[in-house]
Amino acid sequence: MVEQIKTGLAAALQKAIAGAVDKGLINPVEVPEITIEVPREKGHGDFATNLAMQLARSAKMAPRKIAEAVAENLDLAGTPVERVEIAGPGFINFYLQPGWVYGVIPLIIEQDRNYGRLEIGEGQRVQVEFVSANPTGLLHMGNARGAALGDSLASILDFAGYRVSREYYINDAGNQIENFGRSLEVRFLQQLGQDIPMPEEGYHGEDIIDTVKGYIRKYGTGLAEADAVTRRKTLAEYALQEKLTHIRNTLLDFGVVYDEWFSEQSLHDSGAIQRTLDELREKGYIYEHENALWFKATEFGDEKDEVVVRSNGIPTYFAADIAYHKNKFERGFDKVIDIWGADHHGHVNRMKGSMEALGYDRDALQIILMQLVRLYRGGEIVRMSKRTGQFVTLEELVEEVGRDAARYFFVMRSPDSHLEFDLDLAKSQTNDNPVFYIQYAHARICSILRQLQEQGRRLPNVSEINVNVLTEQAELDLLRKLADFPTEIAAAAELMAPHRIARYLHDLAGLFHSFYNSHRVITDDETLSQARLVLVDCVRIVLRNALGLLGLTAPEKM
RNA sequence: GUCCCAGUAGCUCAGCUGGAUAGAGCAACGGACUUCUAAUCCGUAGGUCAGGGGUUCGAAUCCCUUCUGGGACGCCA
Repeated sequence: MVEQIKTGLAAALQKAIAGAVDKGLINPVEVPEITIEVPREKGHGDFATNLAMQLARSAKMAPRKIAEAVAENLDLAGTPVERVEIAGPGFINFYLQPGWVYGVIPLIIEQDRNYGRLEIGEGQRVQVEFVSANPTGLLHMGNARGAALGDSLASILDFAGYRVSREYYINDAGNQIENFGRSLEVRFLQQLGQDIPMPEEGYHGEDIIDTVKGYIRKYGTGLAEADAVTRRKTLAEYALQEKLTHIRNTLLDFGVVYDEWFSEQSLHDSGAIQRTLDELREKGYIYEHENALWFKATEFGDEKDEVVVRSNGIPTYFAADIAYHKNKFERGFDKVIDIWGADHHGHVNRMKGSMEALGYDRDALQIILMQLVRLYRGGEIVRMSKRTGQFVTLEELVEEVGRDAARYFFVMRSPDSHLEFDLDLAKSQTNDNPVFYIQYAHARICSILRQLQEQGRRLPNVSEINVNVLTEQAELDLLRKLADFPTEIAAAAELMAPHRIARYLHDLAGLFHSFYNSHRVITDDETLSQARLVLVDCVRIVLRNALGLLGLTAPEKM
């Protein structure tokens, strides 16, 4: 609805400019894209445009003069505009008929779960790859933030009209798997009483001791007789399966479901890596130096070139990653989004450069970098997990604060900011806790609707109510916020910024609580009650839709 | 040394593809429950947008520079 009004105003302005130019009121100019914004100050109208200031330079006229000429030629028939004012340096402010926001009520009731759904994605295919943690261990806070962020972003993009696929890249090849195998072998032999030290670079986590014990329970100790290569390979494959299953379940408990689990090893097995390297070589972006093969990343704006095949003949992680991302585009995705920890930022330019080298649009690959997460408890920073001695795991976090709180806290901040995660706050059931604050708003509305049922009454149909009785400021503010929801979805999708939805939810909940405290919904005034019942039902719908996008529940009782 | 991110109220953070008087939550202080859930609300106070320079009608936002914090710079991933 808001977007429609904006489009209408922009079109009217466009015509007005042309009209003013024809009449000689304005010097002919190139008209820039007309942006209609919502003024921060209510006193500046419902919508405004800075058009006149933008035109001032090319028209060589004072902005206010331009604004006046444009305003005089505005034909606003068919728009809800009541009056137009020129203010400040040359803003054109639009004041709408009071009650224009009532139109959002039937819209929300009718569209219900689809209110806020957009088509700006135009059905383009987008892939969001996130978490992709090494399957050699447990999920830590960085992975957790990535999970919440990636899943929410995927949901938002889907809601905005993209066809979205969630993917997990399994790093099941290369050095780390060799290393993993060696570590498992050591633990295995230790179980048999052999006194072998764990290699310096090995996996020291205690979880793999359990893994090895589990293996022995199932398959016995026959591997002790096997050759080292077989032993390591067998243990690594066994452990990988176990770890992956575990990761999958942990993420499932966190509300994350993937469309695809993509194996790095499959790129080696299928020859995709070799083919990709051949293609780069044919295009002249590969050269040999000190027995290794290098990719000319510097030709694509990076600081230095990068090794793709080591002097021992084994391709690097980067080589696999190029083949992987090429594979993504070959699968037909129009846009590919990766979510990485900020410690990988050095990898961004060469990754995008490699796609450019292969003939893809480097900007079709978008990489979101997340800064670190720091856990706090009792004002003290928490570094270690009590159980594993490693970093606190996602499972432990969910166990402690619950899934909803965890997910909200991870997406409430911009990925760019270091996240201070206050465990005490996330657990607290008070107004300090934004998750409860928001969910409580939803529960309160459900409570009102329950109350209604207990009285043997029902929620009125939209066609039965008179929306014009909703004249309180708190009501109009709520309606305006509800009308803004689709715009907010568009912004969150375009800017890839789920934290905007978190913020929107908090704002909407705040407006509702404020309304709730000053006005009763169910009163003796039947007409007013009916209108307010439908209003709060609209709030319920939007809260529930937005909560859903962040993977949070919308409780009916608290 | 080079590069990336951040620096906004006491604290945690929005706002950053330039717009009008810089916002929110928490903490502080003062109020509101015989009510559809007080897990709530209302009010007060709180600012050199790290410092300096520039670009222009207009800068928290863009450019340059200095400082502070975090991170990356491997034939690891």
